[in-house]
Amino acid sequence: MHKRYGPGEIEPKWASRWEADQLYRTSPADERPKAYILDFFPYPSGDGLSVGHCRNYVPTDVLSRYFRMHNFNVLHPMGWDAFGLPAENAAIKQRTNPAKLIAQFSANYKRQFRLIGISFDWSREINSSHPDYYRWTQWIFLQLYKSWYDLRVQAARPIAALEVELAVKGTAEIPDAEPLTADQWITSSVREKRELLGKFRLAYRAARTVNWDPVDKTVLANEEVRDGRGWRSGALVEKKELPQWFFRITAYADRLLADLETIDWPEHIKLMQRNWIGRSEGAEVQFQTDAGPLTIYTTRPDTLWGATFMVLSPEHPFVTKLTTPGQRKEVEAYVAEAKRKTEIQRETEGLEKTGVFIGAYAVNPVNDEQIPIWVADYVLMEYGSGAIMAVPAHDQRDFEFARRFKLPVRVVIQPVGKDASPAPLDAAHMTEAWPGEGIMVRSGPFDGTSTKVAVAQVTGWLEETGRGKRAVNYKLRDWGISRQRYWGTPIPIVHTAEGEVPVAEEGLPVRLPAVERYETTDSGESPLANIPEFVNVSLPDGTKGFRETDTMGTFACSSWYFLRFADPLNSQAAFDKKEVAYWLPVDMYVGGAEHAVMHLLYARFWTKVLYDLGYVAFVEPFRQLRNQGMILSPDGTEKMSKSKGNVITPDEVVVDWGADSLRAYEMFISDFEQATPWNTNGLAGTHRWLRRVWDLLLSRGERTPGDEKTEQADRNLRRWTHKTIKKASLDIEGFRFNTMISSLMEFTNALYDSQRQPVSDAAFQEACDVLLLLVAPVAPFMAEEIWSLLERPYSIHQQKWPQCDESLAADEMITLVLQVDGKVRGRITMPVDLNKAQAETAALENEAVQRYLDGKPPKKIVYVPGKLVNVVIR
RNA sequence: GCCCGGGUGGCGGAAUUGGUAGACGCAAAGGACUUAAAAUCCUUCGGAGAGAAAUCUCUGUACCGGUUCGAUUCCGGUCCCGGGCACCA
Repeated sequence: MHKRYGPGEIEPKWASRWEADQLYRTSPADERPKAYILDFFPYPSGDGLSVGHCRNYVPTDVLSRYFRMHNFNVLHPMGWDAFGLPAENAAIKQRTNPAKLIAQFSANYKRQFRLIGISFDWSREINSSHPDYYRWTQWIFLQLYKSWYDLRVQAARPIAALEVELAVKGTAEIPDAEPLTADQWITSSVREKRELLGKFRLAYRAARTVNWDPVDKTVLANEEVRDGRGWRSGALVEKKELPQWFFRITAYADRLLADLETIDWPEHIKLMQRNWIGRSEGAEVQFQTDAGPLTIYTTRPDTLWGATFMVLSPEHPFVTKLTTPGQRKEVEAYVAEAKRKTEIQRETEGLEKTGVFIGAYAVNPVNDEQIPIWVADYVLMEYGSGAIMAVPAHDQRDFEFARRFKLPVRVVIQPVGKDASPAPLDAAHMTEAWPGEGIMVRSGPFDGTSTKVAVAQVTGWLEETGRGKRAVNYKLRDWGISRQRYWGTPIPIVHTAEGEVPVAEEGLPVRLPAVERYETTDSGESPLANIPEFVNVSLPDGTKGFRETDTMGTFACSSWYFLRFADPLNSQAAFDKKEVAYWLPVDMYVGGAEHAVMHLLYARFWTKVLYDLGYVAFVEPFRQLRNQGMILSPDGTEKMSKSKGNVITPDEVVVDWGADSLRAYEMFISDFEQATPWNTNGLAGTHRWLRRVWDLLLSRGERTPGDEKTEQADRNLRRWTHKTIKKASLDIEGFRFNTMISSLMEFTNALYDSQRQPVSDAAFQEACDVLLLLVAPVAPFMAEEIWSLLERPYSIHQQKWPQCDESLAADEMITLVLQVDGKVRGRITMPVDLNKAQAETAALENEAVQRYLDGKPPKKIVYVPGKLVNVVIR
């Protein structure tokens, strides 16, 4: 009798052996096809991994093992997104250094990964808080700093090329640039030149109203603010005016949008990115005022005739310019109040519209009508031009405002045609009782059939007559990266009397100094500002300066780590171009949907910049993306979280059931992308299955062998075998891990059945070998142990994945379903190659079908080849 | 409010182009083995009804309606759950 399945004994043994042999070490670029399978860069925390985290690590590991068995060169690495607030805050609390905590936390993660048999190549481990890594994060920052986006070629170019052009032609040929002649450029001071170039650089510093997190005492990117709260601290975000570093991601808005079409990502993630980028097409139109032309942006130029007032955002420069003396007091009070309000206050006040008339008027360019100008906080300075024409009949917000302040409402009838009538949306508005009323019919030239046509026609007319021009707007804002914290990548910039100067590439890394205290000052300065040795520097030419003391947010680190994995030990460059050309793009990228608009957008942006600058040859970093569903608490009502005390760790599951059972259960629990509750009972099922596989494979020879008369049974078993190979392969590649496990379970059951009805040794041995190889990626420890007990040459994880022989997998017989009026009335077994006539005859001859026919001829017979016959009587 | 997902037995979930609903597993019940228990193995397992029985009938995929020979799948409407966005002109 063979020994009993004991995961506790075999798992640590093989983990050590694999580690000692470096079994999963990845080779450098070679002739083989490659597969780069990557999990999202984790943030190591003191809590360690939960069974929820394992939901993505197990399937990517199975996929990696599967590709290795197909002789792919597989890159499956792991590293630590180590900078950032959690470690820093924990370090402040524990009065220790965050680097020490990261070392401790990541060691624990590594132990857990080893425990559950994840086949990472640890020789490529990277740590984003190590100078060997952040040196290159700083290097990429400098590449952005030294580049600008040339709209004429739709690509980033060296800033040096811009300097040459400015000296020759000024900004004459540069789209959307402020006018500047070559002479003006040449005669500018060094400082002025630097400031001017800052308006072009892809990395630039600018004073902005920023999201200030009063708990973490740092600035947050828009993407890091959820419901007006910091995404980590949960604190209400305040507005603050500070000079900040930004990356000009908005320059890439169009490409970020367009290239979504080329990648295999979940549709909802692409949609979230599209919405976040928020491209809209419309027109800019000028309204005359006493302070000059006031530009507004609208997506509905066809409703210009319905504008009854204008609204400026409180920050708009025209507010001070145009406000009449009589209104000044009221307007100033309103603007001051608006400035003070935080996002969340505005939200809690509801969407009740507020605003003040500024006493001035603007002239509508389409009909020369004078309409009043108001200031209101529902118009945002950051979007469009910060000013709108209000068309209450065709815009819900304008309508609410008009009602509140008793302003006139005027409907624009859709283009005049045979049936002039308001569009459906407008009809709904018209049922309201109007405070003012009027219908203005657009005339003559704008006849058409739809809003869409009218918009296009009116826009064309505005351009021809010089009243306005076509314009595109985005919701996307530039990416703010400044953090007033210690634990991040230092920004490699020195401030001098003559403006900012980048640190020379040879001078990298700018190292984080050792500090004792990590608290930030309430004034918003980084603790680095308190370290004179760090702050005060002399440049090579002797100039004195101060280092930039803000550090980069961690999304900078994670925007290029997938490139570093291709060549993680390189000390001469961020990465070797050849290695990156071989390994990238990532073939399969797996992680949570919460990064849909943060990391996943930033990483795409950096990749495009590096492409423009010639460092990489691809424009999208992640060819395929999959999001795992969340593992919920056992009762299915809440997420697993430390604060709720419902976290289940892989450690406790491994003690009870073994790592292989955990792995199989993680795969089996439900569809990969679906959220599902954890059920500890379910582990009994996968554990029982693995034990059945163990017993089956190790008790070979304890069965009754077949003889020559077992041909049919052999064929049936071989069909099972080859169908299972096919199904398991397709399921793994299609991320259907749950049905992959169930088909292996079915195959196991079939093998037990065939132990009872004799089959030949050859067919049985083949089936057993196939089962073992198919199980290997799922249960690597058990498979290796069985392989070794069967005295096969180490290691099973270097064997070839079995091949499906289609001719053996093909069915001989099929079940033909017999329906009468669409209801199943019988099933018969027929040869697989039956034709329509044979199927119909068989159906009509069937006893059950005849009972329903009752001697009458059928009205119609539907035959679905190889599946069913439906006899229609009604 | 708008935009995405999702709703299938007691539970987790299958059903790959409109074609056998409930694969696989858990739990439960009954039985075998055992001094006993555990483990293991066998059987049953959506609901209702008929039959001595093999079996048969009706019904059933959140709800209402439609298209179709045939709908978990497609269309229209409603409800519930989860996620995202939220004055973006």
